[in-house]
Amino acid sequence: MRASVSPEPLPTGEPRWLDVDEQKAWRAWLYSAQLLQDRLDRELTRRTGISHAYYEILVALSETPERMMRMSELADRCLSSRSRLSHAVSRLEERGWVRRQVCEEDGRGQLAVLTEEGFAALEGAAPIHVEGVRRELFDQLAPEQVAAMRDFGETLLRHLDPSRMP
Amino acid sequence: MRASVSPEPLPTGEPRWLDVDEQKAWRAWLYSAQLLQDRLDRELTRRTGISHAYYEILVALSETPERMMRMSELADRCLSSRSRLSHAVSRLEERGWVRRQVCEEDGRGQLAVLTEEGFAALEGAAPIHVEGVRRELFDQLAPEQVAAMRDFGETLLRHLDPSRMP
DNA sequence: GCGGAATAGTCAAACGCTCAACTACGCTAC
DNA sequence: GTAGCGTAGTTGAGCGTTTGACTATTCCGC
Repeated sequence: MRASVSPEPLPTGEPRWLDVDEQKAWRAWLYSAQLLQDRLDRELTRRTGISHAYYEILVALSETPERMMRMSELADRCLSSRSRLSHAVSRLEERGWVRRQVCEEDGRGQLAVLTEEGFAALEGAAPIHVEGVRRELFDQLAPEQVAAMRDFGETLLRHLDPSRMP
Repeated sequence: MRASVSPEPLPTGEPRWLDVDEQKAWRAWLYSAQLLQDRLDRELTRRTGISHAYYEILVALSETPERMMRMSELADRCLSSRSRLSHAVSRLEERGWVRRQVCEEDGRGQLAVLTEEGFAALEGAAPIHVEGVRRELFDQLAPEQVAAMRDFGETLLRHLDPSRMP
């Protein structure tokens, strides 16, 4: 548990409880999301030694022209706190997949740079990951469901983090 | 990282890479799912001191006639490993919200029992949680999107864990 | 230029989860 | 009745994440 109880008042008025259909929709979505992420993460970790969180870091770096990115930008891109990313990059550094480099333009900044070994590790993991996503997700859905999934995700993203949506 | 690399061969043949639309659908869903769960969990934890994982345990117990459940059943219900649940119940016990009780019918078994204090804690947290789910999720979606979300969740659930779907 | 606020990143301690080993009990067959 | 196996649950070590404090650098107004 991460925090003590705040003194904020409860919401005023009667809570807007979920009705039976809303309950079912919420639970189906929540459980399927957790199961899917868990299954993909476990398969990737087991077969490649790279957790999904670390995979995302490697992908983000690889998609950049110079295969390097500022720590903060990388943290945002990976939905990670700065502290978490800092720890993660330290561990990736130990594996020789990433190295740190001071930022020229800003003396406070650090660049995380993907090494050749890191890129090779990513190349090895990518087929495993994409096959998992296909098998567990896309192969299970009709095209309309894929469209609905995207619409759902983008709608939510516009609300939760507009900066991430063009 | 949780495991060493297995000797399994890579998938045979060219990986079925995602096309641009599939990429967008996948990323939109993944990021929105992570942001939503993270935001709800943080708000709940900050304002009530109960993480979403612990909240689920309390809910599961409260929905049972006697407010008690076998450890394994509770673990399944909460998508938790037995070890994780055992640790969690120990911490909930320290707070006085749950107590353990040996199972009459099966001497190996333990029952997790929700205490009055635990029930009260849940009653305090539930309005916070439901307001969060409304505000961040249902208020953002049109009725068709809610229907699609449910359809999506149930379709995936049938694949990932059929036993959870009637 | 200079002092104060803001930003970038790191670090240590506390906490929760995973993994694998372990205890204890039940079930079945002999 | 007891050996062997399967099931229920717990435990401890190791790892990753969170939190908050900390250092270093830059930005801004004067």
